[in-house]
Amino acid sequence: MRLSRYFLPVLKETPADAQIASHRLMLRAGMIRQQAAGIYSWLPLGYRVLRRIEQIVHEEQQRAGHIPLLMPTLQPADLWQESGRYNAYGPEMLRIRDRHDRDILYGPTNEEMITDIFRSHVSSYKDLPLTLYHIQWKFRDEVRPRFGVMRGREFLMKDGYNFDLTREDALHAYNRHLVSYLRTYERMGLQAIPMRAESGPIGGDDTHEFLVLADTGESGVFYDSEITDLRFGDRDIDYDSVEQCQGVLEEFTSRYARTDDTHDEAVFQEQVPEARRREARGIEVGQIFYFGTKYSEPMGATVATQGGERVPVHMGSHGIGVSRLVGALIEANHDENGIIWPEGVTPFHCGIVNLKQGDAAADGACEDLYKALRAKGLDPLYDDREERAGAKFATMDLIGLPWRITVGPRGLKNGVVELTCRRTGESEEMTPEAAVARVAEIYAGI
RNA sequence: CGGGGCGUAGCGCAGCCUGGUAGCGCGUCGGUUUUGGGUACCGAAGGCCGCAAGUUCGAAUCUUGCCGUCCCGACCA
Repeated sequence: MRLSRYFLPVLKETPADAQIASHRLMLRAGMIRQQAAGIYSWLPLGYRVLRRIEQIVHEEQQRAGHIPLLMPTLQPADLWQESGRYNAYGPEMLRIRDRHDRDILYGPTNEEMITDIFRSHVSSYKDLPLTLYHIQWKFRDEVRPRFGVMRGREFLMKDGYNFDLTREDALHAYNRHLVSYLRTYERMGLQAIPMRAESGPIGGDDTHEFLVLADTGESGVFYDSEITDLRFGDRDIDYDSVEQCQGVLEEFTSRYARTDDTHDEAVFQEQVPEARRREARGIEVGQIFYFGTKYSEPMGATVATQGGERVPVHMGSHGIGVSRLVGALIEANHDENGIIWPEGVTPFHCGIVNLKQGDAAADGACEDLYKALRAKGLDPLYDDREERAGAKFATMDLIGLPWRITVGPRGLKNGVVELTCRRTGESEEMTPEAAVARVAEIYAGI
């Protein structure tokens, strides 16, 4: 993309309403525009990041064998009356009345609807196990939205639902989700720690939240410092293997790690040596639940067993806060100059800064770089504006592309351009061809 | 939902107390200049001063109500 033809409304000054780094930077980098309290438009740059995160979630869900579908944002109230949650949910649920005076609602979650879909099409144990998911906008009418997209009212979320014949099968689904979530977050360049959590209004017997450590997190967390050394890495997991999934779960959840909701100081002190006890704050970016027959029983989601008996299915639900992750990623990856995107989610793979627009050598070298990078399947952002070098650098730093190729007449005289890493600030001079090769190599494994 | 702010140009703000021609900086547009970390100068455009009612000869300014929005707390992914 050529910046002169793109839409990137960056702000020099910080909007007064933004309090935390991610919100401030998303506004300044022209990623979002607030339309109402907790409701945002996603401008092109922000939309690119959102879509990349969404894409990673899709890929990892399907790798784990889960099946995508798409349910509507608006739901009829009667499904919720059936489950008993229409009255239980409270004012957080946005309730609307249509022209025929029918009660509908903007879905805060989809357990009822997915259960309805399941019960009308599945009736045999032979169709199990089944895990369906979608990535869809939700609405929760928070009393006090804040922190930009981290706690908006409208938010994009992946929510998935597993249907299993037995409790054991459902617990495997739970474990499988935990494993796939670890892998999902790691691909985004995030460490998200599974922590034992309260079940909240979704309800359930077993639940873990995934938290990204950040000072601006909404939850207090307590954990064994050894847990931050764990890496999922690129291990090859058979998602159908009960043992393998169970093993990963044990590895990642055996050490003490809890949010303040479930924190038990006595247990913490007993299980964790003092030197390894950590107290910090975290941003919740996902949660997994096992809730058994909580919805299948009242809503009649049953299947016939081998013996012909009809039994309610065992279910769980699992969420990843896709839009919230954009904010969480920035909270975990920024400095005083702006955002620093991990390679896995960056809106553009690298930036090209032309220090002297209009200089034949510089313009030509930039065009060549631009084409060469694209030929490698990369997506560069070429700053071809008639701006001073300082302004271009400041913009690049702000929007946080992990790599920058700087091209100027001075370097070109020696046949070199400069490749700079946004995170470390280190830069190296090399030929344009070498820079293209290096950037391509960096992204080859991502 | 309790407590406290704030709504004036795209953004950041002053003016309000003490009523009388709506301002500044950034950005934008035109020009000159400059060109390796937000360059300098000249010029220009851009406002129902959140909305409504009231007081007044006269309201951005005072009063009342409403709306929006932000912060702290409670709540929440």
